[in-house]
Amino acid sequence: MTQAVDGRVDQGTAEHARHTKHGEEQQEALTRAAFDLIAERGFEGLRTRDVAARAGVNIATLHYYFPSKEDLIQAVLAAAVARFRRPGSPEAPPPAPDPLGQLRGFLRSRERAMRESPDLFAVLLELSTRALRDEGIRATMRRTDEEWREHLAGYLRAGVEAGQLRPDLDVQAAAISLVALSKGLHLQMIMTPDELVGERFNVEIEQWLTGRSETTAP
Amino acid sequence: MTQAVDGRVDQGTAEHARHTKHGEEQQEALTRAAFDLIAERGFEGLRTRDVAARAGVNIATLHYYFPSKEDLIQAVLAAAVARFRRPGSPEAPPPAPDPLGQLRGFLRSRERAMRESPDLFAVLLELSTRALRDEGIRATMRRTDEEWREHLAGYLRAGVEAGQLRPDLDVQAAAISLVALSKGLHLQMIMTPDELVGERFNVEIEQWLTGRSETTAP
Amino acid sequence: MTQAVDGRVDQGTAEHARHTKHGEEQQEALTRAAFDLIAERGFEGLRTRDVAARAGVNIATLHYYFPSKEDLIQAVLAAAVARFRRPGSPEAPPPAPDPLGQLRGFLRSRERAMRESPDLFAVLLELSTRALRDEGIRATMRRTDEEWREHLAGYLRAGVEAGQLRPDLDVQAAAISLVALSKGLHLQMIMTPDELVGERFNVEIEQWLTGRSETTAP
Amino acid sequence: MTQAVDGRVDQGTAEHARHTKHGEEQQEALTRAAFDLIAERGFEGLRTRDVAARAGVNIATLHYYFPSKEDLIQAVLAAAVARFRRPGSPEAPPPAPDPLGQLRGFLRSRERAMRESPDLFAVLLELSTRALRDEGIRATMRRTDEEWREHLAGYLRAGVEAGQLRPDLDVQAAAISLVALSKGLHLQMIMTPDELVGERFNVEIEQWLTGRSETTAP
DNA sequence: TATGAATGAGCTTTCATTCAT
DNA sequence: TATGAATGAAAGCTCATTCAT
Repeated sequence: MTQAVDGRVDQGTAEHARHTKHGEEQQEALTRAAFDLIAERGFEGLRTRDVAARAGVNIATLHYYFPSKEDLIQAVLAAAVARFRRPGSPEAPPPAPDPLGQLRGFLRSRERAMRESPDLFAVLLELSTRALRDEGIRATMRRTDEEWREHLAGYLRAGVEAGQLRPDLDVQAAAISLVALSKGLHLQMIMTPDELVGERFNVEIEQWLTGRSETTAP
Repeated sequence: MTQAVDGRVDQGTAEHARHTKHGEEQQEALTRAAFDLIAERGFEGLRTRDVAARAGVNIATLHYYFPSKEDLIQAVLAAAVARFRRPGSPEAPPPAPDPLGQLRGFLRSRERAMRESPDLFAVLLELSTRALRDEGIRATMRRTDEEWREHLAGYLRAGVEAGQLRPDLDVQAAAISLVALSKGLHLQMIMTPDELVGERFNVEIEQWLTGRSETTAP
Repeated sequence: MTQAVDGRVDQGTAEHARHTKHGEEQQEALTRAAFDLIAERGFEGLRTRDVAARAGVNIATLHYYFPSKEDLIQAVLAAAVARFRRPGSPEAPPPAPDPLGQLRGFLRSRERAMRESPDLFAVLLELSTRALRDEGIRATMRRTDEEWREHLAGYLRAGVEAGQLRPDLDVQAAAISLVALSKGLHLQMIMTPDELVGERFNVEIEQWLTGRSETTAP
Repeated sequence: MTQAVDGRVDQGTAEHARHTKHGEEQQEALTRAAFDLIAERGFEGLRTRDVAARAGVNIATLHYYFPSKEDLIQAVLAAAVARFRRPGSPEAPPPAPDPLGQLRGFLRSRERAMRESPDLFAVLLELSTRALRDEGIRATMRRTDEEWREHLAGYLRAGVEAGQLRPDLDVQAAAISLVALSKGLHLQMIMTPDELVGERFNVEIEQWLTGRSETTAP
């Protein structure tokens, strides 16, 4: 498992054997196949043979690109967190003109992402569970969490400064809460996929953040 | 696997081969051993041989009580959700004199539970992940979710009626949000166990639910 | 396995633990259950647990009456060969007034038995196959073979003496051939159950034994 | 298991994983090892581990070539029936100048084959017994039976036309009888291997088929 | 760069048998 | 006489990994 001392995972996956264009494509195809199979069957049901078969290559070829199963999983981890980072991707938060609008868009976009990319969230949940026991995964995911938090904290701070949000808002606590809330909603969506409609939450969340009900706008 | 047609799992654990008091104890010992091993290594690393060894019995004895690994997992599921239901258990919601007090105690007690019983929450997270692909687990956990939600909704409704909470509070949305928030905090606690101190969240949550900041007394 | 030095199997099965009426009934029920299961699934699929279950007793009870699986099989062997010996049973050859009539009835009755008691013949085939490697079974079945041969040789000798059969008939060879023929027809009946109608064989066999075609009777 | 809809088994043995010459040899070595072990211990005593060990390969290698034990058994079945089909093999019917000579050679060659290749006949008996419960095996063996019958019927028809055999001979019935007789003699040979000397049968069979005793020349 | 073949170690499950009660 | 509980020893099968080509 290629893993640096600080717990950060080498984002480019295995450094060896990635010199030609074709090789890179093979690696991507394998990572995608692994991603899909984790989404379908979880880590519990992930078999390197199935990954190779889905990518259309021999099992030995998989091990040529990813010396061990762990290396393959690291590549999936990197691919999964990258999808959150890529601006403009369906999972990234949408642009908005003002802080409150950005916050309004936040949960809305998260809920849409959960519905449109259930595979990504399934894989992230699998990774979160594995993070319980894998320091490498934990470190990588922690960074993603922090980025989200900082992102939201930026909105929140701007909203407070612009007078759109409560002046006594604990920005850090609110940012953490919002990330937690969106994660928790995913877990609940697994159990009751039809029951959860996001709009009502947004009303309540705005009430909380602004200190006044939405309808009582000036 | 004893499972009714509506997908609900027989809450009383497997009925198979539990004729004597001794047999019941063995079954419990095996369930506990499986629980511990899931907490330690996840479903991915759960081996029936290890469960038997930890319970101090032969592997064939395990299969005498639990015909298949799945049956054992069902028993663990039942045992895990039961811990939330048993009143007075460290994981059950604490009693409180008034609605606001109960709500104040909610996240506080959840956070404490997460810190004091990390195993239970680890197992629940494993089960949640498995619920992605297992309708039986999904159904059982959905019921637990619903109980929590109804519980909280009761507090919230009482709080609104007593004038302790905002009159325009969307009780259902708030109940769902609180459950989601507590679940999401667990996921974040996995990544950053030391950073999350609950008290700040409680201040914000009360602000949200009451419509006024705690410190700003009239 | 209770087995005498000369290879003969103790016909009464295990001598121990058979003192009361009830005990004998249990033993018979278990033997019958084993017989039925061998007919259904063969020795390859015979499980003592299934035998006990079908007889409605605990597996430990089976071992009380039959200390080992081999002992149970010996009991089934004894029961199977007994059915051929019991006069008047559907598997025993029918009485007839004269030698030729007796011979005429022979294959006819064998064919009927194969159709009416497929289980018995299935078990006998299983036993024949096991006889390849089990001297005890071989010895017991050899005795049954010899009885049939002697039986038929008696008919044949009487037929020759009465002038009904060819005077130069090799009685021993004919007796052996008839037994072989009936066994071989069973094997063929397994493959093509509908194709084999016995009457045409009888015509040919009489031609052979009498030296003249049936239709050319004086 | 490669098996067509009509129940016939793919005669060319398992198609799975036989890409190189070496692979083909391994497959044959495994099939031979399985054949030998079935002859020695029967299906009841057939263990994949033992087959692999006898072929000198790892158990996983066996499963590389034969995904399941059933597939291996299918290969043994195909190999066994092939030995009767290969002209010139010790088990194939011998060539002869005239119909009567061919018939004379038939049982003689069968008896010799039974004595020289007891393993082959043991395996065929095991397969016949399994055919009781396995439609695939039944279908394959039925075809072998039919080939023998047609073979013999050809001889018989030619013999009748050449005036060597009785003109009123029921050719079909006689062909079936001869196959049955040879099968039955094998079963008897299991019980009494020394007693059965074939020549006497042949005298009787010629008497039957020709309508005159061999010694009684016109 | 890619693969067919091979394997050590291990997995869940089975089974005949035993024994205390 | 009968049984619930327990087990040693497999059995069929799987899986990540290796290696010669």
